[in-house]
Amino acid sequence: MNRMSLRFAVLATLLDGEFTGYDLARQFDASVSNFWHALPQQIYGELKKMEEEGLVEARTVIQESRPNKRIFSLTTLGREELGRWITAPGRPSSNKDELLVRLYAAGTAQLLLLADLVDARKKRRLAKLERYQQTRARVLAGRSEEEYLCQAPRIGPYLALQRGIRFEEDTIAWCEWAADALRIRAAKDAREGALPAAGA
Amino acid sequence: MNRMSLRFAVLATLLDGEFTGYDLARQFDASVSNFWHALPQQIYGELKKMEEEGLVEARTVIQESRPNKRIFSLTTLGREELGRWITAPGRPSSNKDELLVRLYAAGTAQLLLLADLVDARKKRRLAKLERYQQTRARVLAGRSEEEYLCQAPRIGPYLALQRGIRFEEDTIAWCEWAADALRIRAAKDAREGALPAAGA
DNA sequence: TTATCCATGTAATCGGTTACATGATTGT
DNA sequence: ACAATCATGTAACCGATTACATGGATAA
Repeated sequence: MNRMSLRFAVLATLLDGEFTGYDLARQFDASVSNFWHALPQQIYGELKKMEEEGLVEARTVIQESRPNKRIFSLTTLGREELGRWITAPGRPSSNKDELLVRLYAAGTAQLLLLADLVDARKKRRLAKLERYQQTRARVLAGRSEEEYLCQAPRIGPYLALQRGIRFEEDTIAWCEWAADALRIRAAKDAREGALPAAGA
Repeated sequence: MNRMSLRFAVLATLLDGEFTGYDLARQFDASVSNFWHALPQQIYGELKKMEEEGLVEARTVIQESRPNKRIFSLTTLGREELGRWITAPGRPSSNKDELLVRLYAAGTAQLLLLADLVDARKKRRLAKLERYQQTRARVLAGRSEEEYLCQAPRIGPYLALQRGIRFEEDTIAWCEWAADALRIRAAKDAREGALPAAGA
């Protein structure tokens, strides 16, 4: 059949507890933003489908000063479906990165602006890295990594988090290197005259 | 307006020369696979639209023992459009990684199978890394990185390539670490009995 | 007073994948 | 004999984003 990976990202998140559609979208940002993302609209739709298929179930919580909630949790069927998917064959994922397209196509005139875009990415990645490191400290709770990997009931979330941390670190290092290279080259081009064929 | 990034990935690739739709899809695999990918069908469609809008133009080459080709190249308008887009504001790209979802959701019973999936990723990444390193050696052509960054008419492709190399290296290192962790933990769980609550 | 948060959804559209179709040529 | 390569497309579908809609509660 098809991909439908959002479905399994939702089921995986529901391993950690009960959530409303609204909360799931925010939970994605908190714990799973490393490798998945979805808007509430999409999640509501997927939850509806999965409820019809019996993979999740909802209990309604009536609130006074707030809109009512529907809190979803996994059913046994949902757990089984997730378990089967985990080890099912999957095809390579393709990276798409708009900034690298821009970089690839950039000419002399745009080097400094590109350096700024690279800086902006670095800032965003730094913020993410800090959040991941806080999460790491929280889940380790004083234990060493080795201890944690022996004791924790599920080590997957930690392994995935570590992937995110490494990725952000590496991205930040590349950003610094690339921004430098862009500025050095832009300075050199400026020194030697704006027009390519107008040498001294 | 909209994203339409495929459009700009195509225009960026056409900076390097003329291509048929078929060749563009393969060129994506060769030089741009680091940060973009598309199937021929999609490229044909995009080329058609861009031709109508005057961003690219085609000359037809009649062949005997092969189907005829339409070879596309950039127009001045296409170059301008690309130039404008390069420094236009763009929003953060979201990573989606199915393998990490699987990992996140994995229970004790699946650890060894997950380790195999991680190994499989490592193999694929190693193959990509080797291809990128060959490309790197080819574009450097004996020069040092520093020399190249001063001399090359466009440094963007090298900066983007370097991002790919770092990414693959880092991914491979993580794969090795994660596969180890999975196998160590799986061995420990096996030693202490398959049933969680069946301790000695 | 304006904006943001909670909480839910519908509708339109777009971007990407899969399936289907053609047909000669070259390699295993 | 069979598969892959070259070369082009169409049609159906699915997944994801954007826009729109509601409406009270709290924070700036």
